[in-house]
Amino acid sequence: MTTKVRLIDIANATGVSVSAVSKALKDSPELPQATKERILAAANRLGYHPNFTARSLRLGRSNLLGVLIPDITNPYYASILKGIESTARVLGLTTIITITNEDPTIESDALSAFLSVPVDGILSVPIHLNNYVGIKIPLVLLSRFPFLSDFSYNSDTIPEVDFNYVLSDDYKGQYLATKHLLECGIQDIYLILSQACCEKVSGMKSAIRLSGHQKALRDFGIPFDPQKIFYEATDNQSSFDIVDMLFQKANPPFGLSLVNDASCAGAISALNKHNLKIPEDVQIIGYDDIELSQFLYPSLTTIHSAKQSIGEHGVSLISNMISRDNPPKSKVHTVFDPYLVVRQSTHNFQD
Amino acid sequence: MTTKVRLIDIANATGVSVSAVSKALKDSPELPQATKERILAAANRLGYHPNFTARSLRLGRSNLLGVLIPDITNPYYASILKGIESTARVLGLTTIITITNEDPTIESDALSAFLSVPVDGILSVPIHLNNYVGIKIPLVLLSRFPFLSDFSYNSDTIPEVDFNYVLSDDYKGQYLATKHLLECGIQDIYLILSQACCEKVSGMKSAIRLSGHQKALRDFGIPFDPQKIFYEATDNQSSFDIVDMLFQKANPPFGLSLVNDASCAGAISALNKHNLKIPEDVQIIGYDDIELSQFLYPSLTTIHSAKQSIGEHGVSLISNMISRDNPPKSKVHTVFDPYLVVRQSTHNFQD
DNA sequence: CTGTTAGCGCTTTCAT
DNA sequence: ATGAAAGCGCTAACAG
Repeated sequence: MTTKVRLIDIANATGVSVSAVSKALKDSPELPQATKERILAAANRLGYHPNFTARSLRLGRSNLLGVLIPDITNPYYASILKGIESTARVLGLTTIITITNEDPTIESDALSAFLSVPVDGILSVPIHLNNYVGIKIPLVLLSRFPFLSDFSYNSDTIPEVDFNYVLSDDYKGQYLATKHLLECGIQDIYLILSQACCEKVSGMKSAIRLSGHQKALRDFGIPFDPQKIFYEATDNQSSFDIVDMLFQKANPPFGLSLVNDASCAGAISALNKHNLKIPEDVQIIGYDDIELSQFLYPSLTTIHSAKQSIGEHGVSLISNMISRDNPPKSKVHTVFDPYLVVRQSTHNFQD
Repeated sequence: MTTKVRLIDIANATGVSVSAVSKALKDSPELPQATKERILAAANRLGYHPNFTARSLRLGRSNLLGVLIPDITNPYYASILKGIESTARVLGLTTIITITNEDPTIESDALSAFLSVPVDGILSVPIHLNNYVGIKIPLVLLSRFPFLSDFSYNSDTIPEVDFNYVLSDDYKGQYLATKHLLECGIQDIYLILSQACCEKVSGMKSAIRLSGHQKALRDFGIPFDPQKIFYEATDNQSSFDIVDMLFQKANPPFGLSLVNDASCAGAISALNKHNLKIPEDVQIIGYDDIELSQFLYPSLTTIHSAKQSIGEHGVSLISNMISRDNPPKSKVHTVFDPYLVVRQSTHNFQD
């Protein structure tokens, strides 16, 4: 009773063969109902748990999904993970999650471990695209890819390889953000982006955001000033520090566009420290639209970006790739459209 | 090249046997150095990845850790998970994570799946303790258990079974919170707890918090009024709603003690809506001390509770249990002490 | 209908 | 020093 129960134990207890037990457990029509019930009862009585490891080895399919997420404490990624998890569970897939902490070495090691399990597919918010070149099993990248809706991106850090990806259009999103500030009458706009180096996908993402920003400025005939772009860590302390410092060089009214909502509380806190009023003195817009944003004070204007849907869609996609024997020739690219959500942190005083 | 590389493939390519390859890969002293190098080189060249599934089946050990977390979007649990993940990686353990969403059915299914893999151990922030009775593999409960430092808890919903657990002392934490408000001169204190029913461990946790609250009131000779206790969902919208409603029955100054920091922004937002000043009209104290709390406006007084350490310690503990052949007879109980962090949302105006 | 058996990839004992 | 072979628990093809 203390040791593991196997098919053979049930077989012995019932006086049938292992294959009969195997068939009974999957309710095969080959067995008469009575026998099946007798076997099931014994299995239950003995406390049988099927051994997935053995089954995987035999079937060459593990139902395991490798998941790579950079940072779980950021609600944006937490939501993506939530979408992955819930959809995977419904589809009968189990997730093996590694938090990469934006470290390409951890990413590389984890990918290697995934191939060793082996998992049936990999879902990843990538760091270095090069780590993914040559991976032969179903793979879907989430949230990050050098994709621009309206723009051609040239860089030799992007491998000449195509990937499946699910993401939202950051170029468009940042365009909407900057455009909104401009429409509110703000021309002096500071943009705080992620500090990741350009070899990382998150660095490319910053480049994409920057492009959207510049496009909006161009559309409004406002000159671009590189001095007004900052590349920072994306936590509250960092955005507090940068805004605290910015206070010395920027004159109200000005605008602040932040890389994500998760770091906006820090910026707001710094503005409060200097008694700058929002939105009268400083207009601020976030990015992502996390749950917190509407409860900040003032509530935060932001760009709504798909989160949970990215995870859900990614799992569906990879699940299809796993089930179908002949993988589709061309890669699948899914792009969600972001949209503007106006709250109290911005205002058009010209109205 | 497109198909999986196995030991036999390396053996064929090198002209040795599979056992030689196996030994070479683990750098066994049985083989001469030259042979080992030749084999390793071939393995590398062919792009070999060891198959953990086969190894697990053979060794009866998977290096897999089953992890159950109720809600990843709450920074408190995200931090615990981060601690688990980072420590597990260092110890060479892989984590299989299921998000239970506070649903005992998901919890039960996931536990069953863990036993089926089989994982080497289970780490869980539990929902129904009964789901864990009879589990024979190493198990450590995190963050939740009917534990009270200074109090004997009687309930028939707690199984007569002992578990390993790592948590922080909620009784003491809530005692500190309520005591702090009382010391700030506030006697009219509203306590917002989790709405989980008492069969769930989170419900018991509410009972524990309540006990700590009552103890503090007793110590200060303040009568306990059950009308001032609310059991709510622990998101910002819920705490917004409850505080919005509370406005009609409470007269400033009063105090607000919330179940966690993650839901405090909602409460603060509701107070702002009614133009109640913090801390002049309402003093508010959170729980957990998440990163956000110091950046809220006003910055949030709270109870600092172990988070990442709980995860880290839990993994160390279970890792020891897994490695050592003879499991310790008695269960291990680790309790972290919470402490008060005073910020701007509370103030002693009597000073 | 029922049972026997090969074999998934790996480790390890035991011959040679 | 080297390799053959058993077997982890399961599934499926096949024989009876």
